Order: sequence, then C-alpha cells, then structure tokens
Amino acid sequence: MVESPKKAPSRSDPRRRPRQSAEQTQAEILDAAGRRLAEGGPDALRLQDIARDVGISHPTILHHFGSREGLMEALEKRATSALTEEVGRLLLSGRGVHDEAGGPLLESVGRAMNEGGLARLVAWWVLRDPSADHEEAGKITARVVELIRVRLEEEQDTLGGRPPSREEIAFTVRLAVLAMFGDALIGSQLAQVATPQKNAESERFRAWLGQLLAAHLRGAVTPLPEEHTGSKAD
Amino acid sequence: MVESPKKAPSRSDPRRRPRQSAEQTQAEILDAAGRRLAEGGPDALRLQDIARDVGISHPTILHHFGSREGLMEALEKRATSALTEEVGRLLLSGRGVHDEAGGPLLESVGRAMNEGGLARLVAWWVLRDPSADHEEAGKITARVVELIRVRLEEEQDTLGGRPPSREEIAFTVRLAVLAMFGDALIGSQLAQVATPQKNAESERFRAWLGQLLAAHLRGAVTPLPEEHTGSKAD
DNA sequence: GTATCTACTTACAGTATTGTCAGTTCGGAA
DNA sequence: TTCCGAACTGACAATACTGTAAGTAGATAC
Repeated sequence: MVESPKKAPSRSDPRRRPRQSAEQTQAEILDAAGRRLAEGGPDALRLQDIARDVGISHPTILHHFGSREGLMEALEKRATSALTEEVGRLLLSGRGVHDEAGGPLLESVGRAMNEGGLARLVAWWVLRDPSADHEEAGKITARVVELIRVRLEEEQDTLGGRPPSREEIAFTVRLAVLAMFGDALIGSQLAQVATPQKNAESERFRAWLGQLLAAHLRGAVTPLPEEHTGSKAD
Repeated sequence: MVESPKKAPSRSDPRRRPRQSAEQTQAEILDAAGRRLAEGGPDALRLQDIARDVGISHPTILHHFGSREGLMEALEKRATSALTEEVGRLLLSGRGVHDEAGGPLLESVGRAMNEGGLARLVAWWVLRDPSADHEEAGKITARVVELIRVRLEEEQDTLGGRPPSREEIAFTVRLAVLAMFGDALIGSQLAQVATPQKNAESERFRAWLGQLLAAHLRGAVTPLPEEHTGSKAD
C-alpha cells in the first residue's frame, strides 16, 4: 500500500511553515487576531480562522498561548500597553494636554480606540465579565489627570484665572475617554444621514469635543453639583 | 417494564409547565435573556440556560422566536422601543431638555443604559456586526436634536443670546449619548479608587455632565472647527 | 362533542470549536 | 557530531450548542 504517511508532512512539504522565532509567530498571531476582532467581533475570533490567516495550524496557537483565553489576555495586554506607552510619551513630551485643538492626546486615544480596535477589545472584555477589573485604565486616567493638573497650575501663573479642581479635571478626562470609546463603537450609528461620510462627521465631532474640553478646562468651569455639603435629597 | 414513557410527560407531570399565553411566556423569556445578558455577556446567552431560568425546555424558545437570532432581535427591539417611548414622553412633556440639572432626559437615558442593560445589548450587537445599522438610534437622536433646537429658540426670545446651530446641538446630544453609553460599559473601570463607592461617583459624574452640557448649550458656544462659518477661533 | 390550533415536551441529529496527542523537523548547545 | 528543546503538524477526542422531529395536552371554534 502506498498510502501517504499521514502522521506528518514530509520534510520539504510546502504546507509546512518554515520555522520562525516564537516572538515572530506570536506577533503574527496577535495581529491576525486583532484584525479578526476588529472586523467581525468576538464570534469571529476562532482559532482555526486565525490560524488560517497566519498560515499555520491551529494547535500552533495553543502551543504559543496555552489556550484561547491566553490568546485573549495577550491581545488585551498588548493593546493596553501600547496605548499606555503612547499616552505616556505624549504627556512627557509636554504636548497634547492644553493644546489649542484639543491636543494630539485626544487624537491618539481616538486612534487607538478606532483603528487599534481597542474599543472593541475592551468592550468585548467588559461584556464577557462585568466584574473584571481593568486596572490599567484607571492608572492611565489617573496619570493623565495629574499631569493636566500640574500643567494647568503652571499655566495659571502665566495667564491668570483659577485652575479647576482635581475632580473637575478627572471628570473632564473621563468624559473625553468615554466619548472616544463610545464613538469608536457606536459613533457611526449616531451620525445623521445628512452628512455623506460618516467618518468625516466623526472626525469633526472629535475636533469639536477637543475644543469644548479645552475651553472648559481653560476657564468656563462648570460648578460641580452640590458638593458634599448638606446634600439635599433630590 | 415500568420505565416512564419518555415520549412525553404524563398529563399531570409536575415537570410540565401549565400552559400560558404566548405573550406571557415570551415576556418571561425576554426578561430572563436580558438578565443573562446583563450579568454574563453574550456568551452566557444560551438557549438552555434561559430555558432553565424560565422553567421551560429550550425548544419552546425556538418555538416562540424561531431561532436564537430571532430572540436577540426581539430583545433589542423591546429595549429600544422602551427607550424611544420614554424619551418621547419626556420630550413631549416639555421637561428635561434645558433643565438646570441636565434634566431627567439624561437620567432616563442613563438608566436605560445601565439598569435596562441597553448599553450592553447595543455593544454586543455592534460588536457582532460592525456594519449593522441601528437606525433606531439615529432616529431618536435626530428627534431629540430637533426638539432641543425648537426649545432653545423659544428660550432665546425670553432670555436673549444667540441659539447654537443645529450641528452644535447635534454634537452636544451625541456627546451626551456617548458618555452615557460609555459610562454604562466602562464607567466603573475609570472611577478612581479614591472614592469608595464607584456607583456614587458615576451619579456625580452624570450630574456634572448635565450641567456642563446645559451651560454649553445655554451660552458658551464652542466654535466649531473651521467650516463655512468664518467664526474666529477662540 | 369533535376538530383544530398551538403551547410545550423529549429525543436526537448536525455541526462547530477547543483542546490533546503523538510525531516530525529544525536550531542551538554540549 | 550528538542531543535536546521547541516550533509545528495532522488526526482525533470531548464537549457544547442550535435546531428539528414527533408526539402530548390544553384551549378555543364549530
């Protein structure tokens, strides 16, 4: 019987992928997974599909990441750390916080949320396990808030005016993040049909938001709802 | 052979659910599905689990909704139409738009997003199929925008000041919706650990946002990014 | 009272997907 | 060179979920 040995492909079988470094393959897998997630949602995140995209067999993914769950964690870790790095760099470079147009900071977060697929990833993550703590997010925002506070205090010396409180800043940052996050997910759904390109409207919205937030932080401080003073039950 | 006839339960079998009206059963199924979705995410939305919650067999769900997909659609339809009704009622009642505290409108949307699980439902929906059009959302927001515009023009006659453009209002409404949506999904992740109750912080944020938006619409109009309006940037 | 419609059930088919296993090849270390 | 670990593979096991089929029973119409 001349049956071909099914146990393994012959040595120079073209189907067999030339051996790569673990890093290389893992990166390719994560890239493909990210693309799948961005396009089709969590349901489209099947090991066999990802494997086909990369050109490997699906057990190879399990070999590298242990389990599907492990792959997801790696995916999330990579996405958040990339964002953290970029935000950190922007903050330290001194640009982007109180910039005229709302700053590259908003842009970079928006881009990570949209093109980077971070919004979809985070949404999926939160949907799956509402109680899961995503402590990275809290850390980043806290850091941004602190940086902005310092920056605004410096600015105050130059321009005068009273700087907003830390809670004011925190809420403003929170609003920015929520808006970018929400926009990435459902922005296109909210766009009015009037405008032909929904994408353009999204960009325009982002610019508008940048100005609104900057203006707000700059001077027009919205008074916080009755402080911890005798809170009248509404 | 004393084995019970497996073909169907005997007439007074306690396992057999007493016959209900279709509406009743469908409502119970939708309730259970909504609870599952809110707690555990889309992965937890399995027919067998839902059936067990209600106390029926899973083919009964298929009998009522045709397919799992049909169930999801019904779930979404119910959620959005509930929101649409409430928003419509609030708008027609004349309250909630330019109210001092941001209005019951923000509250009601926020509640639907949070407790109603609308945010999770929509997020799941969008994640699954990014290209799916959720036209209901566009309709509602367009309606809100128009109502606010009229309201503000009336107010202008009384208080003076120039009313914001329609795009201004649209962006503001969009911001409000995005914030509520995002807050329902990841608000708790962004809350600073400083505050003990994250829920309280979320409410406080909502109130603050209401004031910010109201103040913005009222007078401090942020100039839109350069467009045909030759408005001088700040 | 009979017929019919439909709410509801058990049993099962079909299928898809994750994870395991044993084996092959390659690169680097001893 | 020899040997070992790891990248990689095809085949398969295990599981789980949706959907179908066929049958029972209660309600309503006639």
